[in-house]
Amino acid sequence: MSLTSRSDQHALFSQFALVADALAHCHRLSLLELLAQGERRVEVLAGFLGISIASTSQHLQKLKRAGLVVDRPVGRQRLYRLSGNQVASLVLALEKVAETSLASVEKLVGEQIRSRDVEPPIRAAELRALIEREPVVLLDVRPAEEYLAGHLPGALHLPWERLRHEPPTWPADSMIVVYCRGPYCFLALEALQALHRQGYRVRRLEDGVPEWRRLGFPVEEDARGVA
Amino acid sequence: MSLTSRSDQHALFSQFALVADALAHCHRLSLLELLAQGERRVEVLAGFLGISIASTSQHLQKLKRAGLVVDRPVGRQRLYRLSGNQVASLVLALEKVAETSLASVEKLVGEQIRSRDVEPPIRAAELRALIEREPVVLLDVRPAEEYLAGHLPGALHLPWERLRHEPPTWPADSMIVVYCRGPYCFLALEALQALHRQGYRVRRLEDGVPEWRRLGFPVEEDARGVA
DNA sequence: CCAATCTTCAACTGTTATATTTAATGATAG
DNA sequence: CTATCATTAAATATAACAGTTGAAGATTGG
Repeated sequence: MSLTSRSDQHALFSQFALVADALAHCHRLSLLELLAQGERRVEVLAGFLGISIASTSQHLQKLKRAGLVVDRPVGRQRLYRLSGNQVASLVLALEKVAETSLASVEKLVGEQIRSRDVEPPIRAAELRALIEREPVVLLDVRPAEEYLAGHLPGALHLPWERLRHEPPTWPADSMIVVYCRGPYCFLALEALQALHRQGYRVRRLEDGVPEWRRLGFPVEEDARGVA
Repeated sequence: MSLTSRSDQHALFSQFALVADALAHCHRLSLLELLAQGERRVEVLAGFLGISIASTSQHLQKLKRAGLVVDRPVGRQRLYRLSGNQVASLVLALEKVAETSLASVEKLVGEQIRSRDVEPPIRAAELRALIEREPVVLLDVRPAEEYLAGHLPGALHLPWERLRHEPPTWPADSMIVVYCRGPYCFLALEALQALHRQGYRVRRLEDGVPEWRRLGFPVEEDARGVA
């Protein structure tokens, strides 16, 4: 009986290891970050990652075998999405542990992210309070599909690709909060720096829509505010 | 600039993947479960896993490189421990996701664990409430070192190895709650079944001491109650 | 039904990794 | 200096990985 216990535990933990193994590749982590924003097709995901469609499909299937994503056929294409909200939380937990206990990550994050924030990023809860106190321009710089799949209430949509070429003209004293996919997405950082150079008062929201949702805050899914 | 962003993201996510990779082996998950109970020496850990000391040492170093464990020399031996409480939480989150989204895990857990619970296991918060209402015999069936490193307040220590050979003699109507390392540790299940066969009213606490601690509940670190 | 589109599969390359054991080496305490 | 405990090295065996290209499946629109 104690013998079966040991092998049972072995079998169980091997399954857990399978899930961890699915997380153990930078492209698959990128895929999960993208899918946390909403459903996407294989071809589009391949485009974001800059690798072949076949390779992307194989990564997706590894994630699927680990139960982290599910797919459904729509027309002649196939849409992938996270199998649940806990998946996005798991990835965030992984990244948080890496950041606090791996010096190399701490260094990378410091160099690439913290040094580019003109002031410390704002967290979801703080933002909710800030909105009550003063008018804030909320800026979503993700691609259109992700904005449409859900964005912060009242957020304007100005994807980084457009913002980059057509600088906005708001009243100079506007308070702007810009956000993208999450704490490790670089889109908001680019926008932040561009707007800062133009003299705007601008801060970055550290969290993305998935985390905002997880906290139980309201999300808008229509297209109001598209620039 | 957008080019550096992509390679920066790549570098960052590769580091995250390194942490996931450290989690991706059943022996290393077992090690983390053991270390979540407290500091341990390499030789002892090897004994629990049933593998060689050298192999155990190598697994520990992979965990160390990923920042999940730290070590300190004590005399001529070396004690390993988790690098922080978030590590145990991360492992639990991983296991939870696996359980809810992998059918094979769901099946294993159902067969090996849920079917052996005579009634649904109790959670930490419920147990706290239960203790207020009626007298409960709290039973810690982990090895002595783990009990000494921290146990539930007032818990008796009766390791499974002893319980197995010397059945206890309590008043027959005692309410007993037995616990071990966590939701996927088999020690408490063995004890549960043994006590149930002897006619006791007995339930299993699903959480272990690490989770109990995480919830901010008090933990006893002295040796009161050793049988 | 045919042709176009999107995805998966199969085959292949090249590279790299893994876990494990035994034995040697290091380090520390007594 | 010796006994103890841990790390490292060497070696083996096994296998896995990611990525590409090109063919095969599946589904829709005409």
